[in-house]
Amino acid sequence: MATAASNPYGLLGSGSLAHADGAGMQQGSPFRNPQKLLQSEYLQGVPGNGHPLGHHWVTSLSDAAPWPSALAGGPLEQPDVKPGREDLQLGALLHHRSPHVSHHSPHANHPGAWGASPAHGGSLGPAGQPPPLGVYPQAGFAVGGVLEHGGLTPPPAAAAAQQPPPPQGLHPGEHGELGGHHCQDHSDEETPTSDELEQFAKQFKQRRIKLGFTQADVGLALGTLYGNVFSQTTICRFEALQLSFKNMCKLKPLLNKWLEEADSSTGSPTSIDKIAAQGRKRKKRTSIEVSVKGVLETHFLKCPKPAAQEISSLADSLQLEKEVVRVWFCNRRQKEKRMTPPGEQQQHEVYAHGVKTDSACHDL
DNA sequence: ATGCATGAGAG
DNA sequence: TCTCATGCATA
Repeated sequence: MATAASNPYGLLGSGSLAHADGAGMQQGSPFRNPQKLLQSEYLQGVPGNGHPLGHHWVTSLSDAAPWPSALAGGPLEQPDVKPGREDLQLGALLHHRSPHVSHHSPHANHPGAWGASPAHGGSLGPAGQPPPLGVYPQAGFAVGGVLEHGGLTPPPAAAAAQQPPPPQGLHPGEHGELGGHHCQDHSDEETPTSDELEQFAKQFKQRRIKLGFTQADVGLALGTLYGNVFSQTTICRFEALQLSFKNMCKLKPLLNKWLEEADSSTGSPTSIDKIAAQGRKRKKRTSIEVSVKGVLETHFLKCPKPAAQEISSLADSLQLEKEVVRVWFCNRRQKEKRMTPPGEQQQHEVYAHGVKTDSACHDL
């Protein structure tokens, strides 16, 4: 049921078509320096996109074009230099190096969500590929001991302010000494800390660019390599630490492997399989006016979790569909949970968010 | 790079 | 319904 096959629509587009999209618009990014705030939630199943191949793509638009062509011939080429990609597009190395992913901590992972964390046990492998991602419990996350990685570093303030969330369930082997030390060590196996994630993300981005790959390339490569295709968006968010802590942990090993493959396979065979997109009937993106957004923001501050009825009236007064408003709040809440929080709290002390303000706000 | 959207899974 | 992971489409 979880599999992508029983939907009226073509089900999710596992295939992030590589046509015109991310092909070349992510180079000069003055990415902000995030502070690490973390959160940890329960593990969720892998995306329903199994193998990209074997789908019924209705749209025949962007098929075929292998990366090199697409990139080189594409309208928008990225200024970035692509060191002889023609012959090494890291495509699918049909041979994976390690048969095992080394990670999965010996100790149990605690839900550790500061909010809701219904340990959800459904890690489904819909497409039949065993998600290597088991559980990535956060070992010592966000210890106070911040670090300065060599160059770009988070504001000191942020540094100190990052270990608020889960003082609740502690891992067995650990106890909750967040300001002391953490027992995790290598950034490879075991659970990474927020710092490590941040650092890895930075490093990853650098290498990626160095190697001349776009975020979209990486996303596709992950699909060919490990079966999980990701979009440019996801890679981008990973690099920018705009994912939840848990999600970051999940993706890290994959990206790490890709990195290794990428710079070690400079000349290996490639068999690119393009994945086409299927016809999805996606709702046109509603563009919410700034003024309206302002109103929504205001409401969000008062009540991040409005009741259905409130949403209705709000939607009504704003002349928006209720669904749009509902989704807006959902997205807004999600944003609040990312490692790099939205808005000004970027470099503030931590904003208390471990406490759920789920009290219905009756104020309208 | 990000806003709005979809869908699975859990309540 | 919400959360969460994820992505199309867009700025």
